[in-house]
Formats: sequence, C-alpha cells, structure tokens
Amino acid sequence: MPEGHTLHRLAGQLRPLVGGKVAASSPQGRFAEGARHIDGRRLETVEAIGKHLLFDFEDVVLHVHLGLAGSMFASDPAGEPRPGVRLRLVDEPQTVAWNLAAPTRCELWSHEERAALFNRLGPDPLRGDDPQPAFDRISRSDRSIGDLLLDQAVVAGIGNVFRAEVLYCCGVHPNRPGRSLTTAELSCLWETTVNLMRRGVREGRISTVEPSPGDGPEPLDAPAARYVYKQEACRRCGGAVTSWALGPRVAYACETCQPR
DNA sequence: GCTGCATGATGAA
DNA sequence: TCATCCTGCAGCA
Repeated sequence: MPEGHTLHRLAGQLRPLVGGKVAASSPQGRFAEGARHIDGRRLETVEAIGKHLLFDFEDVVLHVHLGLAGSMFASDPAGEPRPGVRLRLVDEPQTVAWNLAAPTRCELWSHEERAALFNRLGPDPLRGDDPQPAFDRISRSDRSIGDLLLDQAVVAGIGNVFRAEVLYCCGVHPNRPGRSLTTAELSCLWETTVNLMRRGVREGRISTVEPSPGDGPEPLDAPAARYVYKQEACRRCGGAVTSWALGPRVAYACETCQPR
C-alpha cells in the first residue's frame, strides 16, 4: 500500500523502459482508449512526485495515482495478464510486462495539467526539494501538524504511516498547532522524513525502527517494525500508544514521548 | 461466504 | 462531515 516511497521506487524500476517504444493494452478494458493512444509510442521519461507517477510520451502524459488499493507489479510478458489489470505496459524487446491494478487515477494528461500538479504540490522529501515553503506554511497555520503533514499541498508524499512515525521520532504531538513548532522541530521533521522515506524506497516497505547496533540487518521477511503506527505500547517508555481520529484518518502517539 | 477496514483522495452536502 | 471509488485481506459466522 502506497505512500510516496512506493511511487519513487516504482519510477526507478520503470526507468529501463525509458527511451524505447512501449506496447500498451488494457486487459480490464476500462482504459482501452487511453492504452490505444500510447500504444507503440516512445517513453521519454518516468518520474514520481509525491504519490503521483508520471509517464511522458512525447505529446501526452500518463498520470497514475494508486490510491489506497492500487498496485503496479512486473510479470512475464508471455504470461496471461490478470483480468483486473487496468493498464499493461510491455517494453519493445518484450523482456518485462508492468501491470497496473486498482488505481484511483489512470488517465492521459496534457503538459499543462502536469505543470498544474507540480504547482499544486508541496516540496517532496524524495526529490531533494527545498523544504522552506513547507516550513513557512506550517509556521503560519493554526491547523494541527498532523493535519498539515497529510496535506499534499504542504508536503508531497507523506501518508498516514510516515506521519505517525516521523512525529514520534521528533517528539512532536500530532495535535500541536503548526505555528507552535520551533525551527529545530521543523528541521527534525523534514530530515527524519527524508531519511525514513529513502529507507522505504530501498526496502520497498515502511520500516522505521532503528536497528540496535550489533543486531545486523533486519531480515526483510520480518514484520516491518514501527514505533507507534498501530502499536499498543511505546518502545521507548513502555506507556500506552493512544489513537484517535484526526480529521478523516487515525492518528497515533505516545502522550509521554510526544507531549502536547 | 460475508463485512468492513486500509499506507488515498475527491466531490457533494 | 459524509459517501464514494478501487481491491485485498483479516476477522467473523
């Protein structure tokens, strides 16, 4: 399930297709017309911004958003596609098929629409963006920092897991108003987000707990370790992790380690 | 087998 | 604030 790291990882995995022609089809049928339009075209670039994936095909841009349930996975191009696959992309030498399933968005865009997306989104921790615009917005806001971090116009790519974990790592309570955060806290939030999301790109999942020295690398088949997201007890102080509805999503915090 | 929730986001009310 | 969309899966009967 995707936060920003998933899309940036996918963009990296799809990069070998860039420069070549791509065969596009829609086994499920719901993107048949769009697939026909890009079928046989040369892929110029693939990139991720926030939770969005953008494929540049000369005159047209393919915009993909996975939403909550979407996924994109590679398979053998000789194999039969799963019937639910909205879009299937195969490279010209037919070495790999990429399958898009259950996206909330899969559509063709103009370059203007793509530019509008870039204007709308806040800085992306995985693109090396300058965080200052996000800091400015947070510092001027009465909204809670938990609410602000999920607003893609403030920071692009953070989802509910990273929100909970990053706030915990910096000792910031999700309910604190944006304007109450110190410069040091803002810097901590940004740096922690960059580090944790980069780790997410490397590992293909959201593991946030720092492995203890001498433990060696955590096995990738172990359950992802989290500090507070869906946890019962705080790993640091042993106190209860509380959870509550913060707007439309559930927030998690240790009230001791993240004072209000 | 069924229900409802989930690492997301939008549009209506 | 609510309903809605997309799917997989945990939890339940």
